[in-house]
Amino acid sequence: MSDRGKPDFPYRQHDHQVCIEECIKRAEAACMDHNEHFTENRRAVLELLLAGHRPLGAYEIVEQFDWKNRRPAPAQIYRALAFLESLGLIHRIASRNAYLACSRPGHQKGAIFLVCERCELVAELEGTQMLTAIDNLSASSGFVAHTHLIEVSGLCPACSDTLDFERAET
Amino acid sequence: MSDRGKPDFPYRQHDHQVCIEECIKRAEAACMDHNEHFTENRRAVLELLLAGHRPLGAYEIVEQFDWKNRRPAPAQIYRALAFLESLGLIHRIASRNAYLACSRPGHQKGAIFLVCERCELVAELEGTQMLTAIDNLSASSGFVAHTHLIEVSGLCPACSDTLDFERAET
DNA sequence: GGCCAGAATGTTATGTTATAGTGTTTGCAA
DNA sequence: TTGCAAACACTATAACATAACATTCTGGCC
Repeated sequence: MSDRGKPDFPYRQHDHQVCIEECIKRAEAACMDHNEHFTENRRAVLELLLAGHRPLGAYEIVEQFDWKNRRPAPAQIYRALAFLESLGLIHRIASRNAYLACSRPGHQKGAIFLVCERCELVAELEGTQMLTAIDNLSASSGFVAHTHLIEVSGLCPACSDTLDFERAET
Repeated sequence: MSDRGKPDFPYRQHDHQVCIEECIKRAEAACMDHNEHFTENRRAVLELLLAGHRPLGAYEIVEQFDWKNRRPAPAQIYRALAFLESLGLIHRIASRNAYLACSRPGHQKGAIFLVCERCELVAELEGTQMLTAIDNLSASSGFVAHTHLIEVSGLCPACSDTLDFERAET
């Protein structure tokens, strides 16, 4: 499979174990900074989200949750999600009603999400410039922007290649 | 109240009755173009959405629906919503799980939504340039973009003024 | 008119996502 | 050790969305 035109899609050639460990460390640090506890529940939810760069619905988390053989109620999960989101450790993917571990710890603001329609992988791009442009556009209408949501649906390089290949076969 | 810095926020000084009529006409034309029927149910749902530039949840529509004293089931409303959306006559506001009549008939692609957190008014801005920029950014990662979602939460000029005023008072 | 086919609607049930409310446990500090 | 606040457990329910199937309506054709 050729790599033409796909110079730097996130997660290619990355060591996911390292990626996970860094995110956990970052989470611990963030909790310290905010004088909050990185409890086992919160850790467990974050770890499930970190398993892949794929957003999970809250009820998927409930199902996969098996810490000490307990199956928590949804409310529990939502609390952990709200907490993690408030610290910028995870993001909500509104177009999917699902949650994603932040893969750019420390740059949680100003992200653009590329959501693959086929494999569900989500890449998080730096989008500060884009957000500034949007803020300017809003401001020119007198609108005071607080939060932004930018999600792009489409095909990631791998899936795009696969589909091209399948089409070529027929 | 001053108008400084709010030169052209959508809906200021617009004749909403005309606005509604144009949208309905546009809807009729769109149905003709696609060989579809602009049935009474579809019309009723669209009219409810057109009542204000404010997104309605599907169940709000159910509650407000009172055509011939009937109260339709949700499925009915969702069918009409899906139909209207397929023709670009309405938009889904993902961050609110709500639906909004398109206020730019004929330019239904490439919109940016400014959602007021206080009064819930939603303005729809032309964002084609922004989308092109986002497509380019995605493409540089090898991602093939299909659909976009850009929503900005904040305060519309009127609410921003009101809050400033309230703060000044205390 | 009478019939047919497809579109649209009516209806019931259920699936999915999210939060409210209340009481209990836990960790920590005075 | 007592008292407080944070986190957790649990129950219920709200809010959003779709599946599945029956019925009715509509327009075209004989």
